[in-house]
Amino acid sequence: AVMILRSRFLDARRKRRNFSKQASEILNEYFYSHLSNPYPSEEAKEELARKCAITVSQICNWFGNKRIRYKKNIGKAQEEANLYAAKKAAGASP
Amino acid sequence: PPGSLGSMGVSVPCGTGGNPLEWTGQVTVRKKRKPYSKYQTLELEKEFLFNAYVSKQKRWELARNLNLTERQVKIWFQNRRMKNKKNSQRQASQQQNNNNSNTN
DNA sequence: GTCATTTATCATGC
DNA sequence: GCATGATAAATGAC
Repeated sequence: AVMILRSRFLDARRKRRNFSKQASEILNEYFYSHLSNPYPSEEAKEELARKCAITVSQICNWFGNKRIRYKKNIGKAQEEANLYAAKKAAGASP
Repeated sequence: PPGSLGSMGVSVPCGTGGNPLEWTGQVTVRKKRKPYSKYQTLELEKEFLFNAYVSKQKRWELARNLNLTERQVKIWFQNRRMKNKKNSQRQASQQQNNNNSNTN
């Protein structure tokens, strides 16, 4: 009579929702503009959480998944990196 | 046993400098994550209900009965306590939201 | 001991 | 059918 089938309710994986387009944009911009050290501080996490309208834990999940999945795709296409690198350059030098 | 907890502050493993993409390097060879069986998890959860902190004696028994190492049992309880804390904080936040929406 | 992580796995969205 | 967010083992810093 323990953990009574947690596989049914009480598991956030069951009710997973994709983040909004704006949130993903903000997170990716931060990630690729801090590619040399994509480990946001606690303060940065809270600000990102506020701007993306999600929790700090979700910020941690996103960066954790992003780092490992970026690492696994090094050497492959990775056009997403070029996309945000170009976007950053466009904003910096008009 | 968890009584003393002053100002926290734990840094990240491998806080390397500004070298480009140095963080992508593997730090250590780590054992592959292997999910525990339903029975193993259930027995660990039952013991966790009694006490979140397991004694050395109990840890040894659990390790032997569940065919796990004492290190695995120790780490399981550590992770389980973190999960508990996270859930408590989540519920506290939701309660706060309910109170705010009622008064406003 | 806590706790931010890494990694594989899970469950879902589409 | 993979992309994606959340969780479960495992490590390391302190």
